[in-house]
Amino acid sequence: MSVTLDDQQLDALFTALSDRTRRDIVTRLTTGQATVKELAEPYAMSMQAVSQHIRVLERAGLISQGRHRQSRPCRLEPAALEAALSWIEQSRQAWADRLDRLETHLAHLQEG
Amino acid sequence: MSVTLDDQQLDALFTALSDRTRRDIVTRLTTGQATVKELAEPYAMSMQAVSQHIRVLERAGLISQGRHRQSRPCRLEPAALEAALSWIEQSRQAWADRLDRLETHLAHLQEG
DNA sequence: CCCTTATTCAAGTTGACGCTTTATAAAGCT
DNA sequence: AGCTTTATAAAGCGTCAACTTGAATAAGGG
Repeated sequence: MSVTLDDQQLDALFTALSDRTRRDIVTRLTTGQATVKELAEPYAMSMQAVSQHIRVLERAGLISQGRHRQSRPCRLEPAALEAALSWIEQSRQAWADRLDRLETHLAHLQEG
Repeated sequence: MSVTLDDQQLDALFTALSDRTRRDIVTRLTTGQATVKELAEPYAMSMQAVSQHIRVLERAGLISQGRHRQSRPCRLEPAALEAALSWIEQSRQAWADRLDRLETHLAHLQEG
């Protein structure tokens, strides 16, 4: 079940999520496919710039692009989101486990 | 319950997680406090470099530093991890919701 | 075949990032 | 007081990231 990625993939993943425009695009794509042109419309920047953001998201595995007539519709690939989730969850779990052990340890001290 | 951050905070958070050394440091800190010197030991880079990484993690709210004698022990602040989790969860949820709606829609078409 | 539409490629600028080295600060040791 | 340990500050360097503009590609429409 656990989606394990290597360091480079995690680099790409968190780098992709570290930009507001790219997070916006991910959010937009949770509601379905969209072309580059459609994705670019809300922004002041050029379509080329958005195309570059799309490339970053693609490298991270967060989205993929198809072909339909002249357009290249983008769609979300939620597996990468799961992977990011998985990494963070692991850290959170390790932290929680440590607190549990600490508590147990302290309880033992109290008893003894 | 949901930890909501603004765009700048999310930028800082995901930027902090986008570097292998910093993710290592986070992982290390799930097992308890550590000084800058201790954190720097496993790496080939200078302690100054690690100190800079720590600053990035601190800006993102992922860790905080105390004072004890000459050292400044770092500890994890898991709330920021929760916030990152929260953002990703939201996207995943939106995606899942959309798929549910699609399925429902298709089922209706089949029936009708 | 031109013309438009959708998109990418390529090159250049600006600014941020990851690191180094040198210097400085603050606390403890002798 | 001087020396050591732990850490940050500041300046500099090379690389990468986020844009821009201009040119190229690919598919369709008149």
